[in-house]
Amino acid sequence: MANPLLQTSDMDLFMSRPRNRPFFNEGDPSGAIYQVESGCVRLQKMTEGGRRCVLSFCYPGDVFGLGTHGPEQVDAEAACASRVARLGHLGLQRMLQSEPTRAMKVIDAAYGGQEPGSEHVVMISFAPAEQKLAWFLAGLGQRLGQSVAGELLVDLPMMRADIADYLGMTFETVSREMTKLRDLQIIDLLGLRKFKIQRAAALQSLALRGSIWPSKYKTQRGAFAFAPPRRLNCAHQADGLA
Amino acid sequence: MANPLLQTSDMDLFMSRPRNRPFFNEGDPSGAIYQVESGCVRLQKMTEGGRRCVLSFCYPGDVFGLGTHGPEQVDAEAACASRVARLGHLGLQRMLQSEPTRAMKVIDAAYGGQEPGSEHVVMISFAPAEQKLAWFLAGLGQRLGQSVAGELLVDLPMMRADIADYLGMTFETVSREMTKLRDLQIIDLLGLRKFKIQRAAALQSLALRGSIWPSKYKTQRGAFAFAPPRRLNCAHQADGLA
DNA sequence: CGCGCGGTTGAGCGGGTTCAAATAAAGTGG
DNA sequence: CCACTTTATTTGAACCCGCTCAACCGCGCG
Repeated sequence: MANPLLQTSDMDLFMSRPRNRPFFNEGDPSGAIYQVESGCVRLQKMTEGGRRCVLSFCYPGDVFGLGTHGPEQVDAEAACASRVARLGHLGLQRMLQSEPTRAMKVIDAAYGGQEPGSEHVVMISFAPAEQKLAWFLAGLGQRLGQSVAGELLVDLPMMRADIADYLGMTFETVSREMTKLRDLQIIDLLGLRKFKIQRAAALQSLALRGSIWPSKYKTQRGAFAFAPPRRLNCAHQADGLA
Repeated sequence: MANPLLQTSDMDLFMSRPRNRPFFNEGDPSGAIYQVESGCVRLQKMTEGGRRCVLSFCYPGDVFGLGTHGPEQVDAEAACASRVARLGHLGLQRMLQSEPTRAMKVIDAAYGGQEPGSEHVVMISFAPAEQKLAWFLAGLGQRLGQSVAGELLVDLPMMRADIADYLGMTFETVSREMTKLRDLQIIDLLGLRKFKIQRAAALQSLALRGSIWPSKYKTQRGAFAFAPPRRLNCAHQADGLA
């Protein structure tokens, strides 16, 4: 992390967890903000039926935690051995008074880390498995990849089941799609927790457009019959105060 | 809306739109906060392929808009003829200075309205169609329903395709599942834009647990082998400052 | 009326799931 | 380091839910 939002000196407390152990659980009293120092934190919810849904992964430098009072809304668990720094809400209030601008940025980031992103929702709603995985791996590459001889080397901090629960599919399908991408020589698997992006452009293309959606799909079903004109200037359309 | 967060006197501007017309689009410059006065606003994103993904619906009293600078992240369109009130970011800054507590609540609410909820993500990831729709209709009932003779009468402000794009399914499936719920006498369809919840408990049960997930599913796949102990007090686990 | 649009219903297909088994990797205790 | 256990991953086969495609209904409207 080049320039983390929060400095060591800001923080109240540091916590380490081995894989699959919680930093906090849904329902815990809280109001603190956390920043990942190393590893990977999994924000998740459990369903009534006991299924797990991963809302987001937080990597070094990422901030999570609601930053408001009230109980936590999600579980935060280590996806691999991880360490986070914690800023309690007293410390946050102190920062809000002394450095309101930075404090707002922190709260902004904490919201962003906590809530599921709209990109994520789009992918899990509609994309076929191949595209979901391509999107996920491409994102990992951008976030965590290290350029080595023109290729992108990525450490995979989480297991297949974590990816599956993030993308709304089974770990078997994750596995199958990964080998499929390997067979296409788009990625190369280097052990279980490491991979190499061999053809980033191809991966990105799969992530954005997919290879499966038929072209007719795009026009027939995607485009809505009533396409509203874009760029309306709302000020000109106002109908005055009530 | 019993006690809306924002009063008429707070707002800068009022806007009305017929069905399917935008209040703003992704990429528009902004920084304003909006509150729905009547109708229903659809927050959505379009994919590269032209598919639409509805992130949330905002009903009267709901607040949306990022409340920060930078371009809008989503489209906001009227799901039916709708009217919203707008608070520009100059007005918001004024409120931040004069009533910081209320202003923070407004920003909170705007985030909540804008970002996809974690419940939503859980449902579209894993739930079967029947459960998705039961969850959606039950939520509508709670939010918009009017008690009439022990039953809950609900006006459906959006069309089938909107629901489909919100739940990650096709409108045909939405239609099929609605008639299925009618055949089960859980709901009654009163024209296209109105329905009645006849057996709220049954609907809620479908929404929470579904009727399809087999029970073995819950133990075999849902529960993870390594169940982390809950309610760890993180303060006791701290490993000190670095 | 003819047309467009929203909604319903039916038939058939296929991608992703479930179930099952084999293999690889990672601990664990000696 | 090995033997042994446990966990994680891969792979195969069969099934099924939701999707695609298509026809039809009903309503509103020029």
